[in-house]
Amino acid sequence: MSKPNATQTETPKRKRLPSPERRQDFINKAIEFFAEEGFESSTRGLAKKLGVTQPLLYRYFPSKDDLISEVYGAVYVNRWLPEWEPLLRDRSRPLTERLNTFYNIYTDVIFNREWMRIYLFSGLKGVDINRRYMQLVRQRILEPILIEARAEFGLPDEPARDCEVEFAWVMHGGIFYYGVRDLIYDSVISTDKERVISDTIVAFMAGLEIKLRRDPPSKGEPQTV
Amino acid sequence: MSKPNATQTETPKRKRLPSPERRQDFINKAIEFFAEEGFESSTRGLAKKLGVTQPLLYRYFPSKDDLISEVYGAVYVNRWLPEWEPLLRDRSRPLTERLNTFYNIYTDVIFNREWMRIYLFSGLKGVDINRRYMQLVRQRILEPILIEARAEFGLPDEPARDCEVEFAWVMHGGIFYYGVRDLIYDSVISTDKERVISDTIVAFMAGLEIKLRRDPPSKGEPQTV
DNA sequence: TTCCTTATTTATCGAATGACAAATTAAATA
DNA sequence: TATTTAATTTGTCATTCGATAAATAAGGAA
Repeated sequence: MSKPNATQTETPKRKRLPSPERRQDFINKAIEFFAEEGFESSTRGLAKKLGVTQPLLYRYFPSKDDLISEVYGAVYVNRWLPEWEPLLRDRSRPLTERLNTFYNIYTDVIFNREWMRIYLFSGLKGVDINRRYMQLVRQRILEPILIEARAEFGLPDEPARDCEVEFAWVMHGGIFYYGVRDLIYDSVISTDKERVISDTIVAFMAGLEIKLRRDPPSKGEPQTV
Repeated sequence: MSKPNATQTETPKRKRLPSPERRQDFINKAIEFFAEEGFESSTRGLAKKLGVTQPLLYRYFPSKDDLISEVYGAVYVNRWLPEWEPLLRDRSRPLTERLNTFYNIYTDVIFNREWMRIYLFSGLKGVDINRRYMQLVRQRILEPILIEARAEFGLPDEPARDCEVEFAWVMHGGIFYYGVRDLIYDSVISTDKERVISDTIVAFMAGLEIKLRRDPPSKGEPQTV
């Protein structure tokens, strides 16, 4: 498809592509490019990677920031899988088993250099899509886990309390940071991801049971911030 | 020529400072500046923050990169406190107590916006001072903790195994990520740092004891990578 | 073929960047 | 005071940046 004519005068200087596919190609390559070089890198560098000239980008995106927004959407929104939450809530399996399954498939998605670097870059920029992503993690992952834990431990059904959410965040963040060390810092020694996840969940469940039984939910009293 | 004299006498147009102090002032402000704006930000922006002109920076630092290197040193190297390791190794106190003390004073140092952002920015740039810092964490914090844990649990003294170091890294990273959420993402709900640390350490110690007793150290057999 | 649409390139603008040389001037020294 | 030293500014250069306008050409339609 790329090299059509084997005649002496080939090397078509311009290969025209219909709009939608080219646009998607631009976005995909932009993810790679900005993930590696950072969002401050030049549109000329991206165009070079794409094999087109820089002004062509402005045919498809009104500005650099608009292109970057598309990158965010493609990374954050499109890679969130809706089956994660029901998996965590499936009470036909022990919670520890569900947690292991979930964190293995979840990290299959986010443990790649592109995703991690885009996440860290955009976090430092302070774009609000990061904040929304973290709310998603809290509402669709961590709070369900805490609800399920209460059921698992035979405790009354109550909404998760703030300090329990923080406790779950530390577990989640520990796993996340394992990916950062592996993919950003190249400083991971044991690349047995399944083992690391399993050990982490053992400790989390043990610590959570201690915590939930030690701090009994206060009956009608509203939780303090 | 620009400033009309408000008072008849003063408003010295140029206040000259001796070299060493001014240099240190430049570095300190550069930490603030680059932490907030990123290392791609302009030396003119930094000069404006300093209240001097941009070429003056080149009187004190040969290039922008040299200035950035000084920033790294001032943040990473100078803020590492040598008393941390002996504190962790002080067997006159229970390990759990030592861990709580350590992580409270350690996070007193690194849980500030400057430190965190410089760390994340430089990590994404891939400068090797990050890798060296993580080796320091491993050798001076995590491996000592694992040695101490073996003693605490009455297990034979052995060097830490890779997957145990990873387990400690997950705990450490979970606490670190709590700081990231607090200071970078503004997404922390319970700002009771002491409580978060305490809960984390309870789970870590419980999980570690299970792990160490379940996977007995292989006698003479060398550990596999 | 000829025409027409539009994908793509060429050329360019104005602003911002890191860096350097030379001119200023504050403050120490004699 | 006069002289010297060096801290600081002014002026500038060569690149690079995001962005726009105009010119070019590929490919479908007539």
